[in-house]
Amino acid sequence: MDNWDDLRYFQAVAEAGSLNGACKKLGVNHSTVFRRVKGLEEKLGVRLFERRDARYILTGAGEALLGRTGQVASAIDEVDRLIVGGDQALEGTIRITAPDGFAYYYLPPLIAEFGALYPGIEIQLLANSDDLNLSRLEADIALRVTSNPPEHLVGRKLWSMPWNLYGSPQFFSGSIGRFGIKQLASYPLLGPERNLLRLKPMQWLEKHVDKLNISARANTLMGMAALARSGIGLALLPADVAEGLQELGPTERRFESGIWLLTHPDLRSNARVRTFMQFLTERLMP
Amino acid sequence: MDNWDDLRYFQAVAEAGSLNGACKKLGVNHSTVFRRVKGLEEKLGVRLFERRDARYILTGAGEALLGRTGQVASAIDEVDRLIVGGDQALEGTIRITAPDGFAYYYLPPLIAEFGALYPGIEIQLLANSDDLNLSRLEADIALRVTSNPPEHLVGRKLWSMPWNLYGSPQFFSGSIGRFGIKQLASYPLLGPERNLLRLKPMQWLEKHVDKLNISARANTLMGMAALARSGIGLALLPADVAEGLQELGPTERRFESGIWLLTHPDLRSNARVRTFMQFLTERLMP
DNA sequence: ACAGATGTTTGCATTATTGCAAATATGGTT
DNA sequence: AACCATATTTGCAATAATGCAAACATCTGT
Repeated sequence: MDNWDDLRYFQAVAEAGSLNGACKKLGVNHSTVFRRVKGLEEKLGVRLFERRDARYILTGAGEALLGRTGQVASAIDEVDRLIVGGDQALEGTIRITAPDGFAYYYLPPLIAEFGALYPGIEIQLLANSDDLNLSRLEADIALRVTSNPPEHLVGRKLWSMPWNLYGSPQFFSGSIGRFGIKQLASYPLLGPERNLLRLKPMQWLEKHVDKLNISARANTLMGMAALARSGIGLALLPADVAEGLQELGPTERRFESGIWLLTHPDLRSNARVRTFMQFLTERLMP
Repeated sequence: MDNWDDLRYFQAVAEAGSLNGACKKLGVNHSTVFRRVKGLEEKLGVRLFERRDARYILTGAGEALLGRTGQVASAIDEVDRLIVGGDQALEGTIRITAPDGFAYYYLPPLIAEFGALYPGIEIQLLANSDDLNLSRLEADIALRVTSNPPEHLVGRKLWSMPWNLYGSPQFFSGSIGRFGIKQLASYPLLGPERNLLRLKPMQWLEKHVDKLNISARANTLMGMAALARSGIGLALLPADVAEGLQELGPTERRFESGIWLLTHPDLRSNARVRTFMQFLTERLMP
C-alpha cells in the first residue's frame, strides 16, 4: 500500500454509498473522489464497487477490504483520541497484551468483571505467543513475564511465577519423589524450539539434559503444555500454562519469572488505562 | 486525522531512527520527509521527536503514537495480504468476534489448542458486549447468537443455546420447583437495559413481569450475570454466561438462541479462515 | 583537525493533485 | 415529458507536493 490515504477515500465512498455523499463528507471535490477510487481499483487490480442504479455498491472484494479498513479507521480514531489530550473519559478501547497462559486462563474473568463495572470501555485481548516482542508496545498495557522489563516502559512487578516440571496425570501415576537431574534423564522430555530457547529455564534444560531424551519440541509454551497434556513427556513450564497438568515436584534448581504489568509513560495520565491497571493490580497482587 | 498517509512517514522515521534512513526506505526525497514530519507535528501540536545527536528520538508522545500507528500498519499489512490473492498461507492473523460469554469461557481453550496446531497463525479475540453490530464485519469470523443471521454473511448454525433463570447458589438454597410467571413475581429480578432490550427473551421478561420487581439492571449479559452472582436477584440468561450460577428450573416459556459461525463470502477461499472455521465447527458442533 | 554522515533550511523548477466548469449519460420521481 | 440526483469524463487553471541543489549546522569517529 503506497498511500494510506487512498483507504480513507475508499471508506468514505463505501460508507456513504455514493460519490456525492462521500465528497461532501470528505470536503473535497467531486472528481477528486472519483479519480482516487478509480486509481485505487487500478492499483489493486480489483473492482471494489459495482456501479449500479447510480449507486456505489461494494463488490465482494470491496466488502472484505472494508472490514480491514474498518480496523485501520478505528486505530486512527484512537490516534486522534490519544492526541487530543489527557483522554479522561472512561470510554473507548484498551488493548492489553499478555502471554498465552494469562490471556487464556487468568485474564478473561477479570476482563469480564471489569467490563461489568465499566460498560463504556472495550477491552481488546491480544494473546502473545512469542513473549519477547518488546521493541514496540503495540498495546496500551502489557502483562509480561520477564526478569528485566524494558526501561522505556513503566509499571510494577505483581508477583513471581514459578516454573516446574509437569506431565499429564496419566503419564506418571506412581510414587513421585524429589527430582534431580539424574532422575530427570530417565524420562522422555519436551524441549523448546526457536525463540523459546531465549528463556533462561529453557537454556538450563538444554544444557543439563541429554538431547536424546527430548522426545518432542514446540516453539510456544502453550504448545509444550499441549504436548505434555497428550502424554508425550514431561515439560518444564511456568505455572500459568500448566492447567490440567500435574506437577512433578520441584527441580533442584528452582526457576521463577517476574510478572510485570507495564505501560507507556504517557499513558499513565490516560484515565482508562490508569483505571484498568489499578483494577488488575488489585486483583492480581498476592 | 486529515491525511492518513502522514502516519506512514512518521512511522518510517520512527523505525529508521533518522531522516536519512526513512527517506531511503520510503523512496522519496530528503526534504519531503522532513516537511511531512514537521507538518504533522504542527498539525497535532505535539513534539513527536527529540532531535538529539543527529538522531530522531521519539518523545513520550511519539512513543504512544507509534503504538497506535503500529496497529494501523499491521491492519494495512493485512489489507495488502488480502488483496494479493487467495491468501493460501497458514500464517497471519485471524480476527474472531464473539459475545462476552463465549469469548471468555468457551473460546480461549480452543484458541490455545489451535495455536499449538498452527503456530504461524495469530488469533485476535474480540469480545463483543453489544452483540448487535452487524452492519460491518470488522472481524474475519463472527460467532453470533441470533435467530436470523444477516444475509450477506455465510456460515452455519452450530447449536442452540438455552436460556434459563439463574441465581447465585446462596441466593436460593431451598426447594426449587418449576417456575411459573406467578412464582417468578415473588422474587427480586434483574432486568435488561438499552440494547439488551432488543433480545426476545428480554422483551418477554419486560412484558410479563411487574417492573417493580426489577431490583437492578445491566446493559450487558455479563453484567447481569455479575449482578446475579453477587446475589442481588434472579436473571434470565443464556447458558454461556451463567458460569458459577445455579439454574432455577425452566420458565414456562423456553427460549433458545441459535449459535452461528459466520464469515464473509470472500473469506471462504482464505486458507487460514477456512481452517479455523473447520476447526471450530468440529469442536463446537454437538 | 579532519572527513563523513546526518539534520535544517531555503529557493526554485518540476510534477502531481485538486478544484472548477462543462458536457454527457443514467436512472428514478413526479 | 420534465426534473432531479448522481455518475462519468474531459480540459484547463490553480494549488500543493515533491525533487533538486545548495548552504550551513551538528555530531561521530579517526
